[in-house]
Amino acid sequence: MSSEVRVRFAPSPTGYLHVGGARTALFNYLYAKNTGGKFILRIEDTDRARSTEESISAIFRSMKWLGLDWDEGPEVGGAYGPYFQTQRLGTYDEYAKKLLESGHAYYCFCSQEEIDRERKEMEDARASSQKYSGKCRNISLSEARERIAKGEKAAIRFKVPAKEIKFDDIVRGELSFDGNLIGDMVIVRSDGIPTYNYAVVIDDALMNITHVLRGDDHISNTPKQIVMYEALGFKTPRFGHISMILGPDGTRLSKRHGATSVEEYDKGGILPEALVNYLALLGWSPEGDREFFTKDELISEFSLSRVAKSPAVFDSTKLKWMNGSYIRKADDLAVAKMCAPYLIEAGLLKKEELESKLEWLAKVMKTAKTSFDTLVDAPAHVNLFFGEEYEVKKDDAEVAKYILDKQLTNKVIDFIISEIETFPEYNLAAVKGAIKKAQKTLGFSGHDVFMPLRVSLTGHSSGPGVYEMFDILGKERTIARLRGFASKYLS
RNA sequence: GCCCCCUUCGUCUAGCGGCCUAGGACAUCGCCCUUUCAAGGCGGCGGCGCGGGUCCGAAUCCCGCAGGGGGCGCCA
Repeated sequence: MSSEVRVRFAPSPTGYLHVGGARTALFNYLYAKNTGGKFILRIEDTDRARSTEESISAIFRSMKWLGLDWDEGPEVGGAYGPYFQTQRLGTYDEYAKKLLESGHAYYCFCSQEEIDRERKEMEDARASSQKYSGKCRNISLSEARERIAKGEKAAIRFKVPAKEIKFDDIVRGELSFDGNLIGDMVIVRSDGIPTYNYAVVIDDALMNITHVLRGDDHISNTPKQIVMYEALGFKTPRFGHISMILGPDGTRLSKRHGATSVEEYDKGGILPEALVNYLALLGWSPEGDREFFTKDELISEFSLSRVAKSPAVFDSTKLKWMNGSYIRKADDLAVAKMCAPYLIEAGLLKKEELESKLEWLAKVMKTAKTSFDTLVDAPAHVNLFFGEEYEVKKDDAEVAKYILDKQLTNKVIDFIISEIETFPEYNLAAVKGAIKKAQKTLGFSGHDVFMPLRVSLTGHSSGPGVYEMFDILGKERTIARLRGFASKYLS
């Protein structure tokens, strides 16, 4: 028996991978890798009505995108499979039988309607606890079997012992619950499908899971699970409950707060490295003030003792900032490559010409990458480098306002153009020189001329440096654009 | 209604009895750099939920209260 750490992430495929789930998966992953243990993926698909194939593949996709590769689980296999709960039904039956025979569980013949009515009554009566009454507890196993043989439907309930249930939570310390307040829970539905609380115990035990790290919405499930481990004679794992991720209004993060799925962040131009880095810092903190970590650094720095107890609000502004920082730090060619799909989609670039233009694109990114934080924003910030002619990308009242404000006229543009042409060589100095002279003679600064130009070209008052744009564009195209601009707005 | 968890700047957090006049980051504001815009550099604003204890000494320990969150399913 080795002391190897074995942790798992066990999503139910009823939707996409949520950032909250992603963080739970990440913490499990980091802990496993930090300790040299195994990270296991298991799919909890016992809710047949809501589980879908599409969700399963979306979860796999997101996990891989984030770089959270699992050591055991679907696709990769392992010694403790299968890793889909619906493929383990026989095992659950087997242990349910044991529980029934050892008297830890019993058949329950209450109908859904009866239970609903009971619950309603307890609510009305303001009962201290709204647990199941235990009505079927005393039906003997043999009697129950007879009734089932006659065609009656029955669920199986676990008999929760009336005692104090304690455990030492890795992140919260000693926690205790009163078994008297926990109703006997259904472990196998009348259709034979096990419920979550039961299936997890069987799977975690049989898969030799040593540490269960999950969201703190599971805290109150833990005592229920512990009594089952005990009844079954399994060794209980250590539990660690990570706090929730909240929306800006302080309630549990959900769709109405905006993007919550990992996939949406991928589509929104967030880099997986940035998301992982950001998520790691949500509820965990390293020693010292450092904030940027590669995955390997996270692995070596990670420690459960530095996981926070309190919930955290998901701050998409900080995520974006961090993402922008990753973009700025990446080398120009890498940025060109990661932006390429977005540029193609925006129609700025053709797929076929990417290869030949990559180097040029890197040059564009050198100047442009400081102005956008997400990849989807890239096209809007570099569109002014594309196309031969002057082309208004966004007709904006702002442009006219700038022109009016500065009393910009054709004369100024003509002056600048002729200055550029008189320079023996076209380069950045030529453009700067022309502007300088325009300011001296006509009183127009770079800001006066370039702000309306920039806005007309990009629709933004912020963006890549216009001087640098001219540098990349070359003389002919620079002049063409200045002329185009003048004829559109200054005639 | 009952049970459980949580509580440091607007947000993420450091802090584990004296190093705290509470540190860092995002956001925000100002300045610098730049004859543009970003980025970058520097600086400002801003916080220990409240009330009792314990102690020479409390953000740190204990007890109440308040607020927030989660759970009480034949959902996971």
